[in-house]
Amino acid sequence: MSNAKVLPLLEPADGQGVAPCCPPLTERPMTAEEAETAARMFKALGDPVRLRLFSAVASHEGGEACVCDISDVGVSQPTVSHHLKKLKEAGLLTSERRGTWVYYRVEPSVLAAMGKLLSLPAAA
Amino acid sequence: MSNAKVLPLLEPADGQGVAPCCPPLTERPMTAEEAETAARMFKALGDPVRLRLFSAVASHEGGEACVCDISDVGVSQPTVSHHLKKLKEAGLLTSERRGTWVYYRVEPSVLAAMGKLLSLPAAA
DNA sequence: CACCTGTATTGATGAGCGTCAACATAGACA
DNA sequence: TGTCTATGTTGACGCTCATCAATACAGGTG
Repeated sequence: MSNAKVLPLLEPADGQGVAPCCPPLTERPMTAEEAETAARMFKALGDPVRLRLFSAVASHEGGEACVCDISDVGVSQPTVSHHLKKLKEAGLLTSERRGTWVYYRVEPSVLAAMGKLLSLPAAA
Repeated sequence: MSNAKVLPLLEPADGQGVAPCCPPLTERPMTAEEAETAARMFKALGDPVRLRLFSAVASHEGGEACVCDISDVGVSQPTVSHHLKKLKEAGLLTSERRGTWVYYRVEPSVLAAMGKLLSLPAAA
């Protein structure tokens, strides 16, 4: 799989950063394109199993975890693999193989962008 | 419809407030129950049309909007109604009929709870 | 090389979802 | 009462998704 189209919520910025795709939900009505982009990410977290996998990776020490560390979520191994792939395609996780094991880690800037999306207009 | 089971992400607190259902995603792995609860809300925002409707209400002046103000999202009227119902069931919106029109408003504490869910551990 | 463990892919199945046309309901007004 | 507008509900259709068993692939060890 190529590296393109993997971070829908973020757009690559110049050099070393990423910029959020969308303004806060409360700032103005989202356009169709913005909604399409942001919804992809909410959708990825809209499954209990995926949410648990994501939380397990995000809360694991070092911000990364081996599949074997987090696959105890009550579904079969292929299903775990399927969900991790979805999270990866949504731009929420990245993966890297190190020897026998595959490690997943969260994209911290994505978390920040999601937080901004839900931020309130100063004093609500 | 009764008033129960309408705010999955929040639990009614004593008297006048609500308390978030879950700790930040990054604090510790979510339990199955927590994930079930939080995923319901992410799922509700995981559709582009619903996200636009929600954003339209959230960004509308006074934090509320008549259906007629926000139903220009490219789908039929029954579909708009269907999505607003889903957002209501997810606890993200409340509705009130005033004469001919029905007004939807955001549950501000829910937005805050979602923001907390995605908050980073201080300095990430 | 063969064998074992960890992870990904394939293919199939059943459930759920988004959408619409048609119809129903609620309130305002004459 | 009847009629008009705004919104909700019903029923159906096609599509997507979550899940699993079976299989394939990758890397380590012997």
